[in-house]
Amino acid sequence: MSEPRKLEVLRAIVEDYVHSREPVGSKALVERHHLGVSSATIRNDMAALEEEGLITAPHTSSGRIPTDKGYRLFVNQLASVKPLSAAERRAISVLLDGPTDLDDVLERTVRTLAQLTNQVAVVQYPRTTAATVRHIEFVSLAAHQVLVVLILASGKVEQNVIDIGAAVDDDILAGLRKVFMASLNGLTVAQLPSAVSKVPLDVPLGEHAVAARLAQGLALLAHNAREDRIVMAGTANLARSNNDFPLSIGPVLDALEEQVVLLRLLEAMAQDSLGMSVVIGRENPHDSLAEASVVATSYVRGENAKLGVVGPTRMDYPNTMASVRAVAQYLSRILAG
Amino acid sequence: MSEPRKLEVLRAIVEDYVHSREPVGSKALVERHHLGVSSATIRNDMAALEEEGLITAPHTSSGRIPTDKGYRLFVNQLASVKPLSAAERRAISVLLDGPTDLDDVLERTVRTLAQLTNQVAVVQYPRTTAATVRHIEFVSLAAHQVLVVLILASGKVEQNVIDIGAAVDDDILAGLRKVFMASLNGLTVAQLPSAVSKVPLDVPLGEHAVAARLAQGLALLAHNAREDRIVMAGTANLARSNNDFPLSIGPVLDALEEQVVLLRLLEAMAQDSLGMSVVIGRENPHDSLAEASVVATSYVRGENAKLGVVGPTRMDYPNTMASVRAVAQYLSRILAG
DNA sequence: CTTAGCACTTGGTTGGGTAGAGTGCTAAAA
DNA sequence: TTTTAGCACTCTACCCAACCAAGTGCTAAG
Repeated sequence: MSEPRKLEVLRAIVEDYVHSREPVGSKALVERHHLGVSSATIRNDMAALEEEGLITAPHTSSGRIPTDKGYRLFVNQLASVKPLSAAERRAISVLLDGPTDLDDVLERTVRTLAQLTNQVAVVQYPRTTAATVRHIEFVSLAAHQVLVVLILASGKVEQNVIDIGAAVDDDILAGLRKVFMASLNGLTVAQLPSAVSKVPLDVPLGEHAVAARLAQGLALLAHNAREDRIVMAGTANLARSNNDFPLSIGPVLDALEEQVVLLRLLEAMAQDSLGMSVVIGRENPHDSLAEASVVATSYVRGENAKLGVVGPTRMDYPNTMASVRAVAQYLSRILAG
Repeated sequence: MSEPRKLEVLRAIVEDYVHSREPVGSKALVERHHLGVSSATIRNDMAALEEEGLITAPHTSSGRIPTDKGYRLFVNQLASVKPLSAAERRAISVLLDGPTDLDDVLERTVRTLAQLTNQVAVVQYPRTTAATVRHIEFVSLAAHQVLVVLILASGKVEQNVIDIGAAVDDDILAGLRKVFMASLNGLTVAQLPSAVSKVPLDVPLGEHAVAARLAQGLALLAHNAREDRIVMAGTANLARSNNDFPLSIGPVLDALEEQVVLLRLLEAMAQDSLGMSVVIGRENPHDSLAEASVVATSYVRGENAKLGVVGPTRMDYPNTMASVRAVAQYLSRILAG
């Protein structure tokens, strides 16, 4: 029994099953793929593959389907990265048009990725822990209400309306702004909370209370800025791809709404040599994603932000990986400006 | 044949069907509801109701289910608004805690509403067309890149990174900011685009090009600010509620992702005397929502922002309406500050 | 190591028969 | 005129048996 052919059989099984969604048998295999041997030989190979836990039979004497382990071996060793079609490249490149506002770009990115892969796409916002303070603004709105704005060097803007105890003059706010800026300009978001708490000591006694409230507001903004966020699109694809199979789409939607789960997962995903991460089925720590796979990669050189798709374990890994990688590359290019 | 009893029968059918999800027959009806008549009489009433198009039979000789028209009559005349349970009130009131940042509040609101109703919840952002310009900021980031920030009196902040042709000194930007503010302060977002285009004429010739780019950026922000947005939660509920019935959840998810559809719909919904809007099944202009109902109301006194839920036509209207109304009231109270 | 052949397993499909729920109608009762 | 009891009729859902097609594992021969 030849080892290379056995792997070839595994590849054929994965490809056929992904394509047909039905267990694939030895006979169909020799017909569709020109392996130079008979179905009996394939059967022997399949028995061996099953022995190794790479494929399994839903019921005695039915075709085989890949196991998580089988998919794993497939993506690790057997999948060749397919180049994208012209149409796909074109679809991605419409991303390049339009404004470069971060929200906007990520929104369009996630939609494109969802459309391209016919799966649920997720894009994590670039992390801002290391971003430095570029600008602070206090704007009085209604009585007692002040809008606190924090602008980072990365271009990210965080804001919040806070209630200061008393009416405050615009000039005083402007003065306080200068004091805050003098202390905080250039600090990272991570450093901000501790630094900001010392500022109120530097202001005149009469403005002390207001300054304390403002400091509190800024600390909150810093906290928000560090919080990771994701955008998502294509949940309808999930329903579509599973409407023939009565697969459990509910749990997956649940997990997707619990963004924390996804964020942790993306965080924990180890990248292979090409920078791609793939988590298959029960490799995933979270039960609700036991029948789902995640394909992700990071998208800004050096920084830790990720993007990817979530789909059924039975997905077209080569194409999906190619799409994810291509979109990540385009996005990196755009954000690099 | 008594008219009041006929309506009572309709109410009973709606209630039972919503509860059991199965066509309801005359016999079951007299057993569960103490109407003082026999099943034969009910059959006559049902025949009349069917004649009027209020109920229909999925197949000859099966129980009846309400039609869209039947639900309509039910919500218009038969549904009494149920008070919320203590647990529900408690769930809502956790909303009152925490920061009052608009994004944050709306996020928590939509989650609460989804959980409360077990349906897909949507919340429209407050509209900002009438909001006035309170503050403008230009912040240089990398070379050639300037972050343009527009702050409205409502507390809303819009920002975008633009690429100006050349490197620009911070002092020049500060000067330009003053010029822009002098012209634009207090204008509404609607007025901004035309006003902003005149500003570059007021600046020194050397700064003309930069000012023009900045003006362009501000105009874009004004456009974005006027754009309506919605947040959504609970799509998993959709899958759950329909997992036994092989109902078409795909189209609904589609429509939900096409936020424009929903926005237009919310826009167009007429409110009844209590301020509630209900659109049932095919009353909805959009085909993909033909099997869905939308229950909505507006949530800030006077302003046109809405919130509501989307669910199957077979939903518990009284409870849903009560939840939507209660959440809207709480939200209004919070935002009123 | 590969192959042909064969016995065996099993899920899916088809067709008939049945039970149950429900209807519409008619004729009598109120 | 309205309500009721009774009855014939019509479906759907369910079960069961038979059968078919696909596929396997095994054995023995090439």
